[in-house]
Amino acid sequence: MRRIRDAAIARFARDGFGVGLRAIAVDAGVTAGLVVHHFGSKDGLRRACDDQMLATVRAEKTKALTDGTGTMLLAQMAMVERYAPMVQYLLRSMQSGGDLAAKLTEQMTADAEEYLAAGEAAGVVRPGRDRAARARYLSYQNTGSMLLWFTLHGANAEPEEFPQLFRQYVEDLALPALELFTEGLLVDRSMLDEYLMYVPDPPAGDADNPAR
Amino acid sequence: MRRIRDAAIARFARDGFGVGLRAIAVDAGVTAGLVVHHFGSKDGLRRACDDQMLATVRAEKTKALTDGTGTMLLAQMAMVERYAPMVQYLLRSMQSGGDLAAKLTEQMTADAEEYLAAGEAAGVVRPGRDRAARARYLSYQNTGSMLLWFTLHGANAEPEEFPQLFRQYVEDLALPALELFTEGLLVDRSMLDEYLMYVPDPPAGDADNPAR
DNA sequence: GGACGCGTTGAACGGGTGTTTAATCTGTGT
DNA sequence: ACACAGATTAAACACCCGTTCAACGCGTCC
Repeated sequence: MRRIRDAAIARFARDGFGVGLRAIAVDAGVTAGLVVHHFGSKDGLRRACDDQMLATVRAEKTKALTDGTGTMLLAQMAMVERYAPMVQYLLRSMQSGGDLAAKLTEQMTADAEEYLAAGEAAGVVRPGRDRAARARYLSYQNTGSMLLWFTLHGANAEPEEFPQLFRQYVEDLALPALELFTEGLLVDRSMLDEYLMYVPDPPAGDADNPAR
Repeated sequence: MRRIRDAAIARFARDGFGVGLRAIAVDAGVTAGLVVHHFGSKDGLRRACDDQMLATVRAEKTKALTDGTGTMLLAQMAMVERYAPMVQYLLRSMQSGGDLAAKLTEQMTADAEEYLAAGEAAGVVRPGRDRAARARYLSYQNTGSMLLWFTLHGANAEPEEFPQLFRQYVEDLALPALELFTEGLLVDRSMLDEYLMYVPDPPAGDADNPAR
């Protein structure tokens, strides 16, 4: 049963969730009928895989540094070749957009907000006008960028070259990201000030949209 | 023939590229056989749709302002309800990652670089150390963020509520983005300087990786 | 020792897919 | 009026899908 689930994770990661039950069954050395007998349906199997991945991520997160956007966490995990299939699975999940993807981005946003708060308290992060919005922005930008990269260049990659590709991705982005974070992009504040003139200060009392 | 192609674009946009030929045929008021007779295969139909979208985008781009990341262009197009299905189609394309998606991101990156150069020349954009890398970073971040948002919250939306959702997305991101662009995120330069100490200056003579 | 339960199989089912084929309809030129 | 070409259709084909079902092997317990 665990072997079936692990084979499913590997297959889903490699070929996406459209892959057939029989292919998974062959990988696990069993029959398609047995798979659905154990997991009820293909969706049940997917749910079991999702649960396992969520548990793994949660466990691994406590062991590793994270910048709240998930990039560092996933990057570190992808470096360790053992975890590469899991990272691929997570990106496939983002690609198809199910419950797991929603939970992950939600959690990344929450983590980002936490890290922003810690950074502000430590005096290394410049406080913003709406921390929640900023956290959402950062996690969406970073996760989405990773997702797009994966869809365009990583989805068809062989599992053994995946860590190398991921490393390249992170390295390519390091300089522009650091530059933007420390120096900004614009020379003067006119655009921001104009925006602030026309829009009421953002965190205006309404603190109700947990996950849009 | 044009009616078939337009129906296919609408269906693809609404339900993704996994939708059956027969559904498209019914929408167009014809038979599945006729579709493949005209376009050779489902893939041929998809290619015809992609070509049409690429032409439309190229045509529309000359008429509208763009920030080089595509966000503004797509946002404006989504506002005009007439174009909402096209925007959905483009996002579906990004989601599945074919030739069109690659071409679009490539073009967005090129546009971004152009706009960065213009901004630097006009004195509103702070020059960076590697303009190409910066352009790639910005276009991937913005496009990817949009893609993730669409996958999580917009893919199942009804076409008539899509423009409103898109508007909300853009508004939610405006403040954190402007803040980051004008003020940066970090208080001091230590992180950037440390990075620059360990990595040779990036545009070190090698100007050969057109689209990674 | 027989009955039960569980893991497991292979074949079948029903449905959906893209594509093919033969026939029909329709219009147009000669 | 006839023939030819293109549009169009309905049916069939071959395949893959997820799921169901009846049977079998095998250990355990009473």
